[in-house]
Amino acid sequence: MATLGYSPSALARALATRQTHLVGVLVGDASDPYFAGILRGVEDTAREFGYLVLLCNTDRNAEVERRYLQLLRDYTVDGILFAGGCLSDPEHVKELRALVSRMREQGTALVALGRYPFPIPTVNIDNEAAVRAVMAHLIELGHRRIAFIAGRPGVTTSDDRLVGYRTALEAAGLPYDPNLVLPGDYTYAGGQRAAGLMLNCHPRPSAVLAVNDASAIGCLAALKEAGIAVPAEVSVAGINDIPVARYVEPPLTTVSVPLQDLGVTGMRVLLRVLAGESVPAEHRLPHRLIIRRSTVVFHSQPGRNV
Amino acid sequence: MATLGYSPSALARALATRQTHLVGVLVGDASDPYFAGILRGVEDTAREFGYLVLLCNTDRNAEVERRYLQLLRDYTVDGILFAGGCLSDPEHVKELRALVSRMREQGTALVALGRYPFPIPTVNIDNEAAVRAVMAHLIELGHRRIAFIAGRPGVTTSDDRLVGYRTALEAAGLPYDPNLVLPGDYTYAGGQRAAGLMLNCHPRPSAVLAVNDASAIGCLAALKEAGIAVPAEVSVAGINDIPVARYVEPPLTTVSVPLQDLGVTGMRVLLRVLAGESVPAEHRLPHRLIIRRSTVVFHSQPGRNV
DNA sequence: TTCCGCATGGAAAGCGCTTTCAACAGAAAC
DNA sequence: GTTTCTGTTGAAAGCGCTTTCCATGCGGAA
Repeated sequence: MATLGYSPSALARALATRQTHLVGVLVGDASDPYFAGILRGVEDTAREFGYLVLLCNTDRNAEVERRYLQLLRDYTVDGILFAGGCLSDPEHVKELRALVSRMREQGTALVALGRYPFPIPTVNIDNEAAVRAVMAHLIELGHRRIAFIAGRPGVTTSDDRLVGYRTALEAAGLPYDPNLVLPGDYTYAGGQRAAGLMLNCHPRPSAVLAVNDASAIGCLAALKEAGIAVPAEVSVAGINDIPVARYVEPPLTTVSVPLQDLGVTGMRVLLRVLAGESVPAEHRLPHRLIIRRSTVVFHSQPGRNV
Repeated sequence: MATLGYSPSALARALATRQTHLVGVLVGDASDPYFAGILRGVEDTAREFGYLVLLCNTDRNAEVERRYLQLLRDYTVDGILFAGGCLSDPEHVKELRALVSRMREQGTALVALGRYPFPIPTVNIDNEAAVRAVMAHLIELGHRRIAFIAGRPGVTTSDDRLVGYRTALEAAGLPYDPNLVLPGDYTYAGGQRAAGLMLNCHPRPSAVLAVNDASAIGCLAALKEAGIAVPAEVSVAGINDIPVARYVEPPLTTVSVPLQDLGVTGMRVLLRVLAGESVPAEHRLPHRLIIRRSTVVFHSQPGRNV
């Protein structure tokens, strides 16, 4: 019968056993190297344990997220991994809470990568500390006016990192200037635009930290385009250490975030709650400051900065 | 009952209707910007039409590919999209053929992105022509010794592009020197290693074309690391135009491949065969040469080359 | 009033598996 | 030879939906 090419229907089995061996992964955008890295980790361990992953790009859109959640519920997936920074919009959170609690009652395993407004197991890095680490580095180099390229407000990862930025400033006794936090959207192009905004700041910041590497890289390119030397005139740093970060010019100072490991651990935790084990409410993975050549000591440049 | 939070079982429905509304996507590596772009296109249109996508990373490993295929068959997915360059290993192709033909008989829709050794509908760009376009550009700039960073032999995309390289050489009356085709693996790190190999070539090539942008970017960084100016001393070009290509220094000359559109079209074709329509055996999408600053006219540099 | 047609509703069968339960056979103990 | 226990096998029920089919009812035409 094996020679005849029989293949058992996973569907029928799932219906009978109430186990689908499917897990849904909600990401902001799978083509973002950040999520792509996480996704690899998730998929690798899912495969290792015989699970199939359903890819759900939410584009950080509340409506899309809810629809996907409902769909995943219809398919009675065994578990769901929230890999995006969650949207903190109260209305959305409320609706989500209803859906999520229903799914949990139904036995679906839920795990979040990053802070989440529901009491579900979480695996995360310490975003605030990560930002403080780069900020400390920048400040130690003598920078006093440091811009911050933000992500979208209302996304937890972005918010946490912004808090880290403010805390670091405060800890160093530096003033917080709202004009120095530039809007971004996690993309290369967003970083590029933010750089344009930064050039309008007077006095011009001597350093800029971006909420993620993509923004930093876009910023890097825009600064050079504008004839500003990096790092000689402006230091640039990012966060995440996506693969390409070390290959741009100058190689990007950043904070290494174990993307793949985040995915692996997230999936492992999911598997454990599926097995009925009790898991700690929060897993914290280490980050590490990576100093490359995009940041150097501050030299005041008469006639340039004012 | 809607207020009660009833959700129909997609599984039971699938079992009864023999339609799962699931599609499997086989990619080499979802964290590679090339596949990530394609995947976005696939996922977007899948969602638009009410399909869920099962992500399968094969790592271009025949064994993994077969296992995934079998798994997708067990789940009786409605269709499968082969998004990786296929492995041309004869043994593997043979086994694949058996599996694939069984699935087709079973009614599964099959579509390939890129050349495929089975007669299934295909959507693709003209890889050979794409390579010839960059090569023509390089040759027009006066380059005569052009290295090629390859992908893995036995992967159709890589093979096709290598053929394009040879054809272009031939068309220009330039000799083909096997020493100038450097092994790579599509990654930044692979490009970096290839650059090291290139430095051992005598006379040193004045230009290098990489099978994909990631390789080109890794090569770029390694050359600069070695103190070689790009493009002044060596011109570098890639293929695919991944998002970061324009943000590296110097911005990368490359061939724009409509990654997202490849995914969208692939999924659309899949949907059409699912609907029972007859589709053309091959869809060809346009590519476009993008000249940026990583390639310039050849200047012989006495004492450097030779 | 009778008959036909069409619409509506409810019951039953079936999708392909797991699981439970009963029946049965064989082996061991008395 | 009978009883009990273990183990194996086969049948049946159930997972939650779709689909088919038949019965019922109604309106319009004869």
